[in-house]
Amino acid sequence: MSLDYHCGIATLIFMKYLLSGIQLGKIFLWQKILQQRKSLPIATVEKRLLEEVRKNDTLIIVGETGSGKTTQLPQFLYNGGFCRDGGLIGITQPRRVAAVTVAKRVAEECGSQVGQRVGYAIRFEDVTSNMTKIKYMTDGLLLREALLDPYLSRYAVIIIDEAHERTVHTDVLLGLLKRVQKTRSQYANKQSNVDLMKANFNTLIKREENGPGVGNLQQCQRRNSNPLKLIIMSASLDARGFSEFFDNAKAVHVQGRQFPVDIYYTFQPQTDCVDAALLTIFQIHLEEGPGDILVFLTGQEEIESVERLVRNRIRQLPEGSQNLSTFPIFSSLPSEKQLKVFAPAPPGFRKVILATNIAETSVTIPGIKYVIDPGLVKVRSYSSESGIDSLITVETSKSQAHQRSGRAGREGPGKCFRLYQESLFDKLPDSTVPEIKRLDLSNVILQLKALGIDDIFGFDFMEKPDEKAVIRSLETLFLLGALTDEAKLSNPVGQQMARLPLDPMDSRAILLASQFNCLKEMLIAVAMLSVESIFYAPPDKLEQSRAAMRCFSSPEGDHLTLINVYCTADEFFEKSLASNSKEKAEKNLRNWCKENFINSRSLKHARDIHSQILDNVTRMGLRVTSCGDDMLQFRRCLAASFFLNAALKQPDGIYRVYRSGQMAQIHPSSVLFRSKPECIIFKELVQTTQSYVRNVTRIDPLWLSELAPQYFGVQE
DNA sequence: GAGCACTGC
Repeated sequence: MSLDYHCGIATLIFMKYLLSGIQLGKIFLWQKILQQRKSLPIATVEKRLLEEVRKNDTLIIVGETGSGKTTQLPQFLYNGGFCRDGGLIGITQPRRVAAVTVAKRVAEECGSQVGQRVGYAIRFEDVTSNMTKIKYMTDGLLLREALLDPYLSRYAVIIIDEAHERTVHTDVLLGLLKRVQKTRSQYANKQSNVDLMKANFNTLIKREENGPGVGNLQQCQRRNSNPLKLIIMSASLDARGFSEFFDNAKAVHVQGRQFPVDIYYTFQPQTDCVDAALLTIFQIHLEEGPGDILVFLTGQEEIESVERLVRNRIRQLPEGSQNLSTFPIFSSLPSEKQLKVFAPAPPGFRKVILATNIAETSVTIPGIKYVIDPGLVKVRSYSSESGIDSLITVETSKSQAHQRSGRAGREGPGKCFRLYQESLFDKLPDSTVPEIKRLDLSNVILQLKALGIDDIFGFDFMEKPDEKAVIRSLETLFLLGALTDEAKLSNPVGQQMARLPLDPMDSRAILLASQFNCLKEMLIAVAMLSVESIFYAPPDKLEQSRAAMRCFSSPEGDHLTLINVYCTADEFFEKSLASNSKEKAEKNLRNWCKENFINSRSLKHARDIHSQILDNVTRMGLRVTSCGDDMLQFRRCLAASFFLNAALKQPDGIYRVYRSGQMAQIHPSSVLFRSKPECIIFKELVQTTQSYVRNVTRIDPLWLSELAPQYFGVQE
C-alpha cells in the first residue's frame, strides 16, 4: 500500500506570506508594511522599471509569484508622476476577489482609505472617487468601460495583470488596447499641428457617428492627447507571445520570492487517479511531518467519493493515527461550507483539502505543505458546429502543474506529488488553450460590434478565434436581430442588446418581454439563469433537498420554477424587512435558503443581477409590466427569443435540436426530466457523460413559425 | 439520474 516517488529535477520556490492576520497597532503595522515593501524583489528594480516605462509605450513584465508586481508597480508609476496630467492608472484582474483584496492592500500601503487615491471597481461595486488615481478592476469591467469611452481616455496607464491566464476578456482587451494606443499616439504626435488634429477628429467623429462614445472624443482630445502607456504582466515564463503581438515590445523579468517545493513523480503510470490519490494521502499522513494536504480533483463527484473513501480508511488506521480530517471545496458548495477549509485543523489533526481547480488561483488556503496533483482538469470547450458546450477531463498544462505545486510553498518549503511519470510531464502542453479558442463568441462579437469594430476577421487578436465559431456567432446575432444585413449593429435592438450585461439570447428575451408584457417575469428568469446552481443537494440529504425543490417546481418547466423560487424568497425577505433591520432580514433570508436547500450565495448574486438589469432597462425606457398569472405570454416570449434553442421530442424520447440536428436528453436536474413534453426551448446544451439540455421550458411547436418566421418560416 | 473555474457600465 505504498507508491514510489522520485524527486524531480525541478525545484520550485514560492512566495512567503509576509503579513500574518495578527492585529497590530497602527504605527507598528506601518513600519512593518514599509519593511515589507522594501524587501519585495521588485523594490530593487523600481528605478529601472520606471525608466523602461518612460522609454517604451508598451512593456511586458514577467514576474513570478511573490515578486510584488501587482501591488508595487502602480505605486511606482504614481510616485513617478505618471498621473500628473490627471490620468488614471488602471490595473485589470481576471477575478473580482483579486481586484478587491489587492486594492485594499495597496490603499493600506499608501496610508489611505480604499476609494480615495487607490480604489477598485467590479460589477455591482464601484469604490472609486474623483480622487482615485490607482484603480484596480476586473478585465470584463474595463471592456464594458470601453463601450462608453472607446479611447479609454481617462487612463494614462493600463496594466493588464495575469495576462497569461488568457481569459476571453483579456484577449479582447489586448487587441483593443493595441488599437487605442495607436490612435492615441497619432493624436499626440499631431498635437503641435492643431489643424491636422482637428481634421483627424472630424473624420473620426464622422466614422463613429452612429456608434457610442462620440461625446468622449472631445474628452479624449481635451485631456488625453498623450499616448497610452500599456503594461502587460504575466507570470508565465514565455513573454515572447506578448512581445511579438505588441510589435516586439520590450520584456523585463522580475524575480519572485519563494520557498522551495520538491516535486515527486510516480515511477509507473497511474490508471486510477482516485486510488492513487488515496494512497498518497495516507502515505503522507503516516510518513511525513506535520502540514496540511491539498488534493486537486476534477469535480464535485470525485471529491465526494474521495471524501467517503478517506473517511472509511481512517477508521482502519491504528488509533494514534486517526488524526486526519477532510474538507471539500468547489465553487457550487455553499459559502459556509467553503469557509471551513480556512479554519485551522483541530489540535493535533492534519487537514486534507479536496479541491477542484478553485484552489489553483481563486482561493488561497493557509497551512498547505503537501500538494497531490493527479494532473487532470475538467475544461469547457465549445463546438460551433453542434453548439454544444462540453465539459471534458484533460491533462493539465505545464504551467498549470507549476501553479498547483506552488500552492505547497507559500509558507515554507513544501512537497508536491504528481501522480504521473516525469516523462509525461515533458509531453504536457506548455499552457492551457486560451478561452477565446473554446467559448461561444456571440457575446464577444456583439461587444466588438458595439465598439465600432465591424470587421471581426480583420481584428487584431493575439490568437485568432476559429473562423467557423465566428461565422456561427455572426449568424446567431443576425437571427436574433442584433445585426443588419450588412452585419452592422442594428438600431435599436443590437445597440440595446450590447448594453445589457447578459448572453445575447437573454438580452433578446428582455427586449422582447416588454412587448409581451412580461418584463417583470423575464427579468427574474434571466437573472436566475445567469447564476450557477440555485439548488444545492448535499450528498447526505438528497431526499430532503428533492422534496424542497418540488415545492417550487412548475409543470411548465425550469424558467417558471426559478421564478417561483425568486418570488417566494423575495416575499419572505420583504416580510422580514418590515419588522427587522436590513442585516437581520438578510440573515433570515440566508436561513430560509438553508431550510429550502437553496444556495444563498447564488440567490444573492441573482438578486444583484436582477437589480442591475432592472436599472438598465428602466434607463432604456422599457416599461416593466407583469403578465400576472398569464404564463402563456411568458412562455411565448421565451419561444420568440430562444427559438434557436428549440428542440422536438423524437419517438424514442430523445430531443432533436432544430438548429443543429443534435440529439440530447433533458438534464436530470430539470423539472421536466420525467414529463418530457413534445417541444421545448432550453438555455444551454452541454455534453458531459451524455448530451443534455439544461434549463428547459415547454412550448407549443406552432409558436415557432408564428413568432420566429425569420427562421422557421422559410424552413417549414 | 447529474453540476471545472471565472466574468459583465
